[in-house]
Amino acid sequence: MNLKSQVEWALHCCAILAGLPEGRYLSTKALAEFHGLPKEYLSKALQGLSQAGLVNTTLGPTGGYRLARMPAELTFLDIVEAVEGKSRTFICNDIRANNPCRPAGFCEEGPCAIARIMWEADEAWREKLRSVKLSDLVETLSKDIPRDLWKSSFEWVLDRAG
Amino acid sequence: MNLKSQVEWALHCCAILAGLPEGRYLSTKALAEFHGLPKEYLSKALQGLSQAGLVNTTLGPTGGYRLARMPAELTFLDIVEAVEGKSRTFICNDIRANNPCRPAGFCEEGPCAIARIMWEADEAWREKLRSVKLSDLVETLSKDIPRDLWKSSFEWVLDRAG
DNA sequence: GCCAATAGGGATATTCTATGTCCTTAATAG
DNA sequence: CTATTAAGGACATAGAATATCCCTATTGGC
Repeated sequence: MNLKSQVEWALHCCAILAGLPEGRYLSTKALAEFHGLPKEYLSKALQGLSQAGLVNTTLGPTGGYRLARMPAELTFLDIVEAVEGKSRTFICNDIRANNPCRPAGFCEEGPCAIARIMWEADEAWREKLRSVKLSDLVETLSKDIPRDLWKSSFEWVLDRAG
Repeated sequence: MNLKSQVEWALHCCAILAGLPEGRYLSTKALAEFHGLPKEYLSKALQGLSQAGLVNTTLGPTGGYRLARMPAELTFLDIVEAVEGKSRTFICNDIRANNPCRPAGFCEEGPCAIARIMWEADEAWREKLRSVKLSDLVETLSKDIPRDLWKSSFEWVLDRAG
């Protein structure tokens, strides 16, 4: 059970977009080059962000992506769900219905107890991701990344932002 | 990103095994029939439980599986990890290393900030599963399941337990 | 108006995992 | 001795993840 690598890509891309000056856009090409990713496939992840309304896009040269909200208004969960989907990790196939002792036509009400517990764990996972904002990530990165690298990366991005 | 259906199977099987009288065993065949599952494939899940030390097995007619510990000493996490594995859902491919601004040979220390956050969410998921015991499940099921069905299921299992 | 670059998205190929089946081996109860 | 079991290896199938390619409409700069 692994998350798509696109989730990782989307998070890194959002971190970059968070540093973009207001009103400017960064293209898939630039994001792919910066992260060493296949441009066409990364594009699918970015389309996911776009369809979820997390980013705005514009066409043409100088076109690309920018965040649709402030980094403090974007959670990890928003980004993860935009790419990975909102479905739960535990799928209940209701195998209790196969119990040979079950009276014919009998139907238990409500979801299986096992599913309820597994779904609570899924919700704990989501709740954790919901509690972390993109702005928190940027703050952490600004401490983690050496000042020189941070600065040169910012300039690299600005050079390519339309 | 879905858990294997084997996880669901293993949890249901453990719930049944929890009701088995001390010293008796229940076969794959009986567990598969009770849940309407393919016997050979369910066997793989049960082998996972066995390898993790959660159940004991014995061979021959009257052979099968029984819990290796009391239901209060078995957590959902134990069972889930025995079947699904212990790996995290988020795989960090360290794409920050592709940053074109990076000095040659430069190597950031420690895991990426994004990975750390995603791993915290994974840990929240595990922590929730760790907090639920098999005995909790049995207690819930005993309330959920109509008394008649509970009783007849128990007898069905006892008939087949070696 | 024209050209180049862009996002969007459909079609297709490839690889990997999950799912499921089949068969052999060793152990065990009756 | 026989029937039944768990363990596990080999193999087949289905579906998802991971790409790649191509076409379309839009847009900015000339």
